[in-house]
Amino acid sequence: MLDTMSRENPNTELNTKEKILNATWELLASNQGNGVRMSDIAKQVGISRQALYLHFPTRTELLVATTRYMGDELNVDKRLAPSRAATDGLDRLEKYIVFWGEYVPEIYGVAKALMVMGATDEDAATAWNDRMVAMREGCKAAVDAMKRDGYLSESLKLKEATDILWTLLSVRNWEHFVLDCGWSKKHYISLVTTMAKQVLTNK
Amino acid sequence: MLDTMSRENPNTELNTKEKILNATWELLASNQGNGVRMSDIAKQVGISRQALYLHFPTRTELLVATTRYMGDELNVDKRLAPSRAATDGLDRLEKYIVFWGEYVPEIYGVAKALMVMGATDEDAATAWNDRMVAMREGCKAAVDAMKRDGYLSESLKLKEATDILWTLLSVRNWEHFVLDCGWSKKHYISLVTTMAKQVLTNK
DNA sequence: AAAACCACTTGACACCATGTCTAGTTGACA
DNA sequence: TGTCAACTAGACATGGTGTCAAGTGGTTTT
Repeated sequence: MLDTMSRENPNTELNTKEKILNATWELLASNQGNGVRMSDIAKQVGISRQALYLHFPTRTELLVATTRYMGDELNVDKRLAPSRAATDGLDRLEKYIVFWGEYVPEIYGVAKALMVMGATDEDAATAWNDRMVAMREGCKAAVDAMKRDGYLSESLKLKEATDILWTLLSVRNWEHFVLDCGWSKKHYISLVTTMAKQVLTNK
Repeated sequence: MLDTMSRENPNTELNTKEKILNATWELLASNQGNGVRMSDIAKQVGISRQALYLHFPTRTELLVATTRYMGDELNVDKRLAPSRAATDGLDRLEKYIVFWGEYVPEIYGVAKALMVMGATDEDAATAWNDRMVAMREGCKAAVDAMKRDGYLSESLKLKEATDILWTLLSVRNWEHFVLDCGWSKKHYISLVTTMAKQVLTNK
């Protein structure tokens, strides 16, 4: 559909690059980010392993590109609009958590692969870090809005409050609640919202 | 000193096995669990890499053995005694969090290595899981005590409350607060205690 | 004193995934 | 026809784990 990036070879019915990104996404999603090798992706696309390296020089760069691709495809900005448009601080928080609860399951496989990669690969760690810093901005914006509207607990500094929300919403926590504890998406959103309010607001 | 396990060769001034466990612990602690290879450990002990495999058949088993060893050396049971002895539910919770806040920094390197290993190695994942299930017991005990004494929020089921405390105290969260957010040990204990109380109790 | 045993060494090697290199094929376009 | 881009095929390097075979040196057993 819309094609913001990489229009280097418009003739092939669907860009090989996009085929690769889709295959990577699908495989990582269905395997929860574990045990997907370059050769698996190549097989899925129907090209040779070497052709992969023609498009993406390293596994890390492929994962990073897939992350960006997901961001475009999933219309993150559009989905963040309700939270951003909220006039009330508490409303903004709630809508941000709803967004996040809907979003994480869709990106989890790729995110997980990038996290795992980050344990050994410096570039992957940096890329993952960037995403987390970006997501922290959303937390900070919600916290700022709450402060502005007088919701924020007086015993919390802005940084502390942001740290707390950022951690509460971390992908690791999502993993823990949803995968380890077996919470449903609904349950996750509902309980995390409650917790965030309890921890960040007065009484 | 006290030698509960493995008295197979009491003649050598200090058991090679123990030397290995100590070296593993030290190296992982000083590297935060990253980039420590079998050959690094062998070098640290002053034996050949192969000799390591004479004592521990796989890296995973070495990590698991080191985890057990730390448990013995750090006197976990003794350190848990205050929490277990607490007669009041809220007191029990607080003391458990203090224990945890003191304990995690000491085991973090090895724990992290086991977590990372768990991403690719099934046995490591299982071993790590076992530890986390054990630690969940502590959370459950605190939650039960709170329920008994009427502290627990009525809107939370026992499982939910345990899930929440378990997640709040996860090593990943400790990592996030202390390493990523830069909280001190004191700060961690204090804020996590506050959060736990806010989330688990009525009002 | 010889034999057996033990903890260890040395060095070679298999495995597996990533990433590199070279040479060749195929189809489109000029 | 020639060139270029996208791709294939297969060999190879690297790095870390784990295996295997043949020792060595010191202690214990007989």
